[in-house]
Amino acid sequence: MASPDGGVGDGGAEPHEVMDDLLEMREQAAMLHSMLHGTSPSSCAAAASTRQLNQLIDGVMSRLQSSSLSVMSPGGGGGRRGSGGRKKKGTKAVAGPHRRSSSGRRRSKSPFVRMVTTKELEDGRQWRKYGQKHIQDSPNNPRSYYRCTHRPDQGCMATKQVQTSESNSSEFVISYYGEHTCRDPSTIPFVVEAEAPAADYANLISFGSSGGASTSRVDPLRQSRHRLMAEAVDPTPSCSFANCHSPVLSSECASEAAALSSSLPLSAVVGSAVTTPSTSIVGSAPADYDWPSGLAGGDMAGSFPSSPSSLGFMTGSFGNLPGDDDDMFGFDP
DNA sequence: CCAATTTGACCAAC
DNA sequence: GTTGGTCAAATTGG
Repeated sequence: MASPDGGVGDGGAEPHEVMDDLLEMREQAAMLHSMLHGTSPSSCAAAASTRQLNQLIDGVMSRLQSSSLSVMSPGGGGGRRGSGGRKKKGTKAVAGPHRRSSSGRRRSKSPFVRMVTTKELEDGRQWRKYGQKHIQDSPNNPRSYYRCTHRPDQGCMATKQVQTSESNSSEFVISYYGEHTCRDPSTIPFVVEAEAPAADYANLISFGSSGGASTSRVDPLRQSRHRLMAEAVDPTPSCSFANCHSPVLSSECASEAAALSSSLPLSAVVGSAVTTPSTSIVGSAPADYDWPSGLAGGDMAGSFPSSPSSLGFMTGSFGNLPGDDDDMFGFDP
């Protein structure tokens, strides 16, 4: 059915510009890394480079906010439904003026969770399509709206929007909103292993002063698992992305995070590591996403919280959320 | 018959 | 007034 794929819309920055920005960010992050860890161990060097650090951080942050990322914001690409689906034979128009009492409202402000580009629509979750719209930015490519299949029975409020990628019609840009609160047996994650080698804890991304920015590439699921274990062991976890529920990151965390990003290949920052080899997280919140706590401004603390998703995995608390939306789901594949 | 999709309408936010 | 997210009747396939 589908839809017109292939339409290249207008809209944000050119893909190569995005790439340039990303590459530049990586270089700057690498510089940060070397400054923080590296090669110049002396304290005087560190003092002298404080300003450079700030400049680098500013540069990275401004790029994160730059219009380059707008190419990833919802509004580019086109929707397509892969799962076969039903067709209408003849559109028998309107059934009459059935007026709804009260609904049809705009986005319920479910928290934006992440945005990915993928060639596969299948993400391990069960979704039900509830709408499709032609979007201004890309009239040729409608946007499809999905919600969790378990919404009626379990009240799971997770939704996602799917469009085909503007730059690559064989890819989809999927924006996830809200968190899965459902417990579909097919998607329930494994249970935390009670006993794991303590050495594995080193894989936990943590920016605390105690452990430093020790990290290594770790599978997202393992990472979340380790985080659970770490929290169980240490009730007063130091600053880590996983624990930064508040969008406010200390500058310390932010700089550490920048250093972290440099220690990883670019693919770890914007690249592939989520569900399928073809899946990649390419962005964080859409430019227009209304971050809580009034951080939409331009300062570093305001923009950095989006970075956890940029690192390739959304972290958040598990299960024990009191039903509010300050959490991000960690179960998603 | 039931469940999932399609699609125009409705409505809130810009 | 326009845009985009959601609703729900109509439709279709299993």
